[in-house]
Amino acid sequence: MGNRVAQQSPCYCSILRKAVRRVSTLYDAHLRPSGLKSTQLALLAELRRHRSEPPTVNELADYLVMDRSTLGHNLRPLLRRGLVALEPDETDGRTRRVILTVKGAAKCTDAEKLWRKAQQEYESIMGKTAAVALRNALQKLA
Amino acid sequence: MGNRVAQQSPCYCSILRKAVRRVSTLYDAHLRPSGLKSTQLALLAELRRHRSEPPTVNELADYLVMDRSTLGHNLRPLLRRGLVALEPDETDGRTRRVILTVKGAAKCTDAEKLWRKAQQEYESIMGKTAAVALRNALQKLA
DNA sequence: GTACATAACGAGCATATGCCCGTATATATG
DNA sequence: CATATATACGGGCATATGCTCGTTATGTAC
Repeated sequence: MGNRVAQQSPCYCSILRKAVRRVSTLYDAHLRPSGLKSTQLALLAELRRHRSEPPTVNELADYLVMDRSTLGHNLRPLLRRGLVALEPDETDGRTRRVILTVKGAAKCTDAEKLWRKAQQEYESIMGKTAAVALRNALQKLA
Repeated sequence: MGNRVAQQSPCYCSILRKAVRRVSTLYDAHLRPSGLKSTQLALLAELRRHRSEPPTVNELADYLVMDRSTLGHNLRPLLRRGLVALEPDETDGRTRRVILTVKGAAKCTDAEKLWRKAQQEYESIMGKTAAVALRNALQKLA
């Protein structure tokens, strides 16, 4: 039959990157009033999820499937704005623990209202069933 | 039952970003000997796909689901290395067409050998069926 | 033809991402 | 204790990503 429609790239990686560009733009547009990017909100939310025991830089990077140095870079703007803080570990002098400040927690709660709208728009585009199925597939990857 | 395992973030965007970080790292590691990043190979491959009629910056950005200014940035290193070139359009003085140079085409062919190994490793991790299914789902997004 | 709107870029800014290397601290080994 | 090894992290470099604004070139209305 020679289905010529499938002219697109078979590269798994490039498709994934295209998708993330599109979806990030959608989320970032919704989040704009909060002054947070999607990556930053994800970081703050991850910190809140572990607020009972603040993670080290290494641990947080693992949670976020992110390079350690990348996390270091991403923390800097949040440190400047006082949304997170670094405090030295009590026993290990090499280790720093990443803290979600009160201001950061408030910002996180704020931004979540906008995030919810982004989630809804995403679901309305993908369809809820397909959206959840895709998320599950990606979770295995990450 | 209160399945407490699903403690993970329900954010579609953050999962996508985690996945792209992981997969990009895999591909970039394979591509390293070529001196190309995954984004750069995708760009060159897209140009080769349209080599019969070189696209404008705008068109190429659309193909790649990429912001116009982002594409401009990404072109610069490739221009410096002589892998692509910009030539003015014949009729519209504002427009520049992006050309894949001979050197760029050769580099693209070279890098594709490495890319194939990355594809194989990805498939061996995901399983071929799941990999193709995921790719199809993402294609709808992009 | 002049003035206005439109379209295609480029420049500048900020963040995101990851590699490599260096430094500081901790731990194991003798 | 001294040395070697391992770990945690920061700094520097390069690319990736997208927004905003300004510039230039087209096209259109009058």
